[in-house]
Amino acid sequence: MQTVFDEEKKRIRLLKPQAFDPKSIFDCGQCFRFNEIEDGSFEGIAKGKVIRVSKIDDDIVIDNAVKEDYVEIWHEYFDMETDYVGIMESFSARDEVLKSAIEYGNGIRILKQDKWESLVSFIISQNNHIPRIKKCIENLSAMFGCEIKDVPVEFGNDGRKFFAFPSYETLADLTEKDLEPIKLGYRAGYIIDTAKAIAEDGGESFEKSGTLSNKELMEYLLGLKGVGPKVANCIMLFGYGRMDSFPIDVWIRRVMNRLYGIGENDLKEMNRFAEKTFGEYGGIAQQYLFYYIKNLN
DNA sequence: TGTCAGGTCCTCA
DNA sequence: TGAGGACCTGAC
Repeated sequence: MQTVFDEEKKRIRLLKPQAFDPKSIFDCGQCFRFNEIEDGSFEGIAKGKVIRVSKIDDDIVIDNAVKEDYVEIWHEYFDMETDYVGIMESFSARDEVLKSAIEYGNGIRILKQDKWESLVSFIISQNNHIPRIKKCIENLSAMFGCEIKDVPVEFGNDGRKFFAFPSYETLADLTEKDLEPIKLGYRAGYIIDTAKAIAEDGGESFEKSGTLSNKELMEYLLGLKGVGPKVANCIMLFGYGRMDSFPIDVWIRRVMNRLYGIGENDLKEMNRFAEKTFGEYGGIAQQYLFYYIKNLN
């Protein structure tokens, strides 16, 4: 794939990348800070930067980004080194359900997101609606994150400003009362507790957690307040890039039950089935199945 | 007004 | 060890 950089316009053009569809990527529920705008592009914040991602013909255009950003951030963020076409072909060859899901959601990629932001975002996501999750994260950033100034005037033409996600140091100094205006409900306590636990040793354990084995990392995350198996799997997949993680939420339960005939409460069998059928890329399969069943309803 | 939403925590048997 | 209720909030 060729990449063209226009440093003056701060525009990057990926020429005909395979398996890259912004709508599938940003609408499949893996990230909460990108929103579709009138022309079908997606505008959002990641890694402290504001970008706009558009599909023009078969190319992908990233606005407000220069070559240095692409090399240091966006190439990894959009997981450009993974062979999604090969993985999809392999999935389609061995599983008919997944084949249909892939045909439906062609172009999903697993975003390599910040692990702290993923941790808090998925704590907020529990027992919650996506629009409300987005609102909570937006409000949390607006109240306690730094404003991002380097944004073109045509961005946020609804008048909104852009804020980076607040650090754990910042949130560790807050109380539940400070978070009341954000309406996080009982999740506010989880977030404060988790931020304090991470900040306790200056963030050292958390920063090193990326080197842990899957089993160790799961245990570490489950030790944080407000993190159960589903949230831990989401964080491992989206924040740590552990592609074999397979988060089982109510939608995946429905898929497993309706399309694979597994008992809706038989989580053990679902995990066993996912490991056997989807293997090292279980997380990618999960995203296709999630997007498929959610839009099938 | 009641139910539900991409769960987790806590209690109790 | 696992089942079941409580939990914030807001859209429908």
